[in-house]
Amino acid sequence: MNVRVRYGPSPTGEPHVGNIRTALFDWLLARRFGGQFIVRIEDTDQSRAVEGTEQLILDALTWLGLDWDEGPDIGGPFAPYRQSERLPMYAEAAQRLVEEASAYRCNCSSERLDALRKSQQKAKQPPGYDRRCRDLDVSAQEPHVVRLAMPSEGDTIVNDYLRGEVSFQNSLLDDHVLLKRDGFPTYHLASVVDDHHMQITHVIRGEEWLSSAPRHVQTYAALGWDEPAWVHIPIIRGPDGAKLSKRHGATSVRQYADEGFLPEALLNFLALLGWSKDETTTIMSRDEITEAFSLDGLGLASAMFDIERLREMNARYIRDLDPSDFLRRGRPHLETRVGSSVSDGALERLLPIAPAIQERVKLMPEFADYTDFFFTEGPLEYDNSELMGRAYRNKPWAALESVEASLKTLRSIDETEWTTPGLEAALRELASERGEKPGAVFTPIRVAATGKRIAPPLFETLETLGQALTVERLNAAAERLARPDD
RNA sequence: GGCCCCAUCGUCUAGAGGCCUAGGACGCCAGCCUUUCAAGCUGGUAGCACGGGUUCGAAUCCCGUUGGGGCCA
Repeated sequence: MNVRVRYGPSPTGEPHVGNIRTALFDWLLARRFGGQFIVRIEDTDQSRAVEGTEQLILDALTWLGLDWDEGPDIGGPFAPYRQSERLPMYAEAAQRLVEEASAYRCNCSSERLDALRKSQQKAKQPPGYDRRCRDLDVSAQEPHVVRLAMPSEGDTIVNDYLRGEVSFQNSLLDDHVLLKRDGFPTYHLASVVDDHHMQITHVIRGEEWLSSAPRHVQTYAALGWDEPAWVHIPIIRGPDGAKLSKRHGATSVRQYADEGFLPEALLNFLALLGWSKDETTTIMSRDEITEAFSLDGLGLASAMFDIERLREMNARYIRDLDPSDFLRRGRPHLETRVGSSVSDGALERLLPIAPAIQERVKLMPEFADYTDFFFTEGPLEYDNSELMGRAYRNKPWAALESVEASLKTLRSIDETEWTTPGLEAALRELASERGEKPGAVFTPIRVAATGKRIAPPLFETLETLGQALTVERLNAAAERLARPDD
């Protein structure tokens, strides 16, 4: 199967997840069938363009690992890949249509169009241009737009790849604008011209375009070109059921990256929104998805963006990360927290405890929560009540006694025994000697050593922390407990 | 409002007439494990929107209703 697909973002803002999911399906189809994935910047609406967004869009694709074969930055056989640089091609197509009487110039003022719309509204008529200029032969000299002369009777059939034939009554479709007054094309013209010239085989786009698809079909017909396959994929819905948009909060890809979602997790999640491989598989690498992907696996019902499911999938991906890879990815978050750079060597020391941390981190920034105390200099911040835990609640003297006993034990441990099993054996023995539940003894140690109630497993933590620092921090805790007014 | 699309557990979905007493995953609930928090394990909860057809047989096909969504305004 010959496949050439394009992703046509408008540089009007950061790409959001719904939008990028379309790019993903494009990319998957291209990669699955050895075709080309093309990025084409659709910047014909100058007023809405936002400086710098084009790069943001490319960055988002790169972050997700979606590489392109042709695009604005790398060019390609059908360059340029920015619509604003292809204006002559649209003008030429429009010109030809006018010459062939498939389109016509229209000089109706916006006032007239407004009045028309209002009267149609009042008369409960379907809104739309009344074709006044269709037989008027407006001069090319005066300001005008170019409209497509749509058939006024019969039906236009859109052959949608997923839905089959969808039919639209021509009487309900007005003569839409192809070329604006400023000579810029509308989406309707530009996408058709470009898709044709760039030899696009499959137009994959959101279902919101289905209603305007008959216009595109008619444009292809007027131009005498073969249509691509139309693939209208279901929209992604927000928690309220409506189409996902900025209103729903963090929807830009960048934001998900910043919040600590892994690109492979987001990719996996997005792929499963509207597509599935079989009845059981949910965790799939990019390669596995590519290998299994086909348009026939796409569903028709719109899916809700369930952030909880994404979070769970992200946690799963974090757990499955190679520990050293995990540390590497966590490092920037740790550095932000401690405010200084963390050396390779220092990071290396965390390797033994990394898997335990991976089990706990749901979003990458939490990495700092489980590691910052290894890098804190000076006293840790915590409340004495946390030190006492549930077992010694409101009993600082009892907590102090426990901490002192622990200190004695920890001090006495031989350097070679300062290992997870060695520490566990010693501290468990201490607890049983004192006739206490292990948790009662361990809690003050944990808080003293890490400054937190929630921390990685105790013995691994102490091993990583080292005997000297552990003892120092327990000493500090004992001192605090000795001063209950603290 | 008009046109168009869609409809299986709360969510993502499997299901292309008998394999379905509807499968999986997330969530949720309970239990186990347990040094906090997690993770893990076991069990459980929950769905074919409704009504008509077609058929020996329908989640699966057809029609209608309802609901949701999209586009245009």
